[in-house]
Amino acid sequence: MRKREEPHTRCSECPIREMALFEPVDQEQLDWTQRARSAQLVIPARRHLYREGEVSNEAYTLFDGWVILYRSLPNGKAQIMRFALPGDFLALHPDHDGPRTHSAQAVTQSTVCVFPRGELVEMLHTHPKITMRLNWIHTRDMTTCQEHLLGIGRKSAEERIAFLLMELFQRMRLRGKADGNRIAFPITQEHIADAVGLTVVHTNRIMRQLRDAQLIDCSRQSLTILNEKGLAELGNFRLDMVEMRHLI
Amino acid sequence: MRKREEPHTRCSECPIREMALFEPVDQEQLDWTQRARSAQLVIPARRHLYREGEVSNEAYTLFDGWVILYRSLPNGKAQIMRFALPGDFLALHPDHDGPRTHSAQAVTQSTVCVFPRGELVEMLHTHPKITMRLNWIHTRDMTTCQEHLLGIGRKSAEERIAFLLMELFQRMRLRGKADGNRIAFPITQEHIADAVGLTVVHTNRIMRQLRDAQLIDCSRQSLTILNEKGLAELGNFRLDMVEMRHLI
DNA sequence: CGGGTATTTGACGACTGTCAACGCCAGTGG
DNA sequence: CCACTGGCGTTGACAGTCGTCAAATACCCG
Repeated sequence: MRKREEPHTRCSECPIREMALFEPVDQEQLDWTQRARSAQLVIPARRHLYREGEVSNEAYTLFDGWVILYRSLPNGKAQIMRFALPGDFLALHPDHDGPRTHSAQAVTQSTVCVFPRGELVEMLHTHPKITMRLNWIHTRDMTTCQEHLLGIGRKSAEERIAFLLMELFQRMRLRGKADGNRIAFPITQEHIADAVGLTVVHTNRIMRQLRDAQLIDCSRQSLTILNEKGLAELGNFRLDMVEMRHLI
Repeated sequence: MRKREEPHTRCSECPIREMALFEPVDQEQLDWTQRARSAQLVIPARRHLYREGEVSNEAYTLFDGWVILYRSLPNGKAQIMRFALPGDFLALHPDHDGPRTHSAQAVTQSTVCVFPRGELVEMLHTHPKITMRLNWIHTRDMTTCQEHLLGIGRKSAEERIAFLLMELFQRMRLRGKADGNRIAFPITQEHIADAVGLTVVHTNRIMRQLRDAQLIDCSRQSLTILNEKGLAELGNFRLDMVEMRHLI
């Protein structure tokens, strides 16, 4: 899994964009956030942002692109923990200075904003609202991880994939990055397989089933949900809880 | 899964024991912690502490007993997210006032300390060290959950069960609750199956293999690790990382 | 001792993995 | 322009892990 890579580009003086992720927060916090930012990084596709075992004190906000967070076993098998989408935080562990417990690799070219960990700690002491926000994010991430666990442990291949596709679609939609029922879809079937705990071959067969059942259309780097209700039911995806779950 | 239950007993004036969980913290924080505690609860075996979907503002510290945290699917299948052991926190989400995302059920009779959520929030604002501690706990829980995910997604039945048994043994040992290479082991094979994402029948077969291979001896509510190194290797359990991972 | 729960086993089937090959497509270089 | 190449998607045949069904045995507690 995962092949060639190229070096990043660091550009400390990139224009600063809006931090949708810290919403809702007040202006004071937004200002703080922008001051704490030290640099933006542009990462080419396939490049690792960091790897399991490395020691680093940087946390990130993903501005643009898709990044996978994964862990791997000595035998080479890998499990994707999460697909990070624009607006997501990476390595947000203000008090953890041990080695990274997972790897982060860009799927597409990606732009991240770098936060020195020390400033995050500083923030916890001086900005209680951001502290609450961080806790909220941790709580949501934990819930999402547990939902993922439930899926891999107790759902069939079909259900897991249907759920994942719905999840990615809804998350993109909440970010305003859906074009009707279609989203850009830069990941490969191997990524999907690594996320749901199946092999590429079997993943391919299930994808075909979903296509044959007129639930999705997945080709040319884009995913179209042809039957949202059907796909949601198949994957046990609670459409009524989208807002609260993936609220940015 | 999960059968008969009995009501809890609330005893607000139980003697207060030491809060090992908040270590290392200074005395001021320990005092605060003890003041914030509102009551202790004794929960009979099989009783639920709370259920998925319920709304509540209580968080807990488990003093004694084993509690399972799980989620279930409409079809009745359940996935255990975590075995809570003495000293663990439950429902530690200071900023989350929505419905619970998982259920908590006592395996053995258990004693918990109850914290009103409002006091937790208060604490975040006034005790930065405890805030850091909470973040540390979240980080550790997240890492553990991801490790669990990796196991269920990418390990064989044998590896998953070996890993789980090692994990439970080491966690008990760190709590000083191991008698040499033996621990009290109140869970059933159904619990193990629900934790590793297998059926009871298949779990039983794997347990037999482990026994036949002289790796463990599991009977009469106790688990003995006969070959620690062998079991760890089989489950890809990093013996050298026990301390940092499950540090209380 | 009796009833309910937990553990075990066997037989069988299905879901998922493995191995291997082929097609498709885009980028590359002659 | 076209062959060439590597990455990805797709299929078929087959094996094996794991699930299902069913039943017997063992265990615990009143």
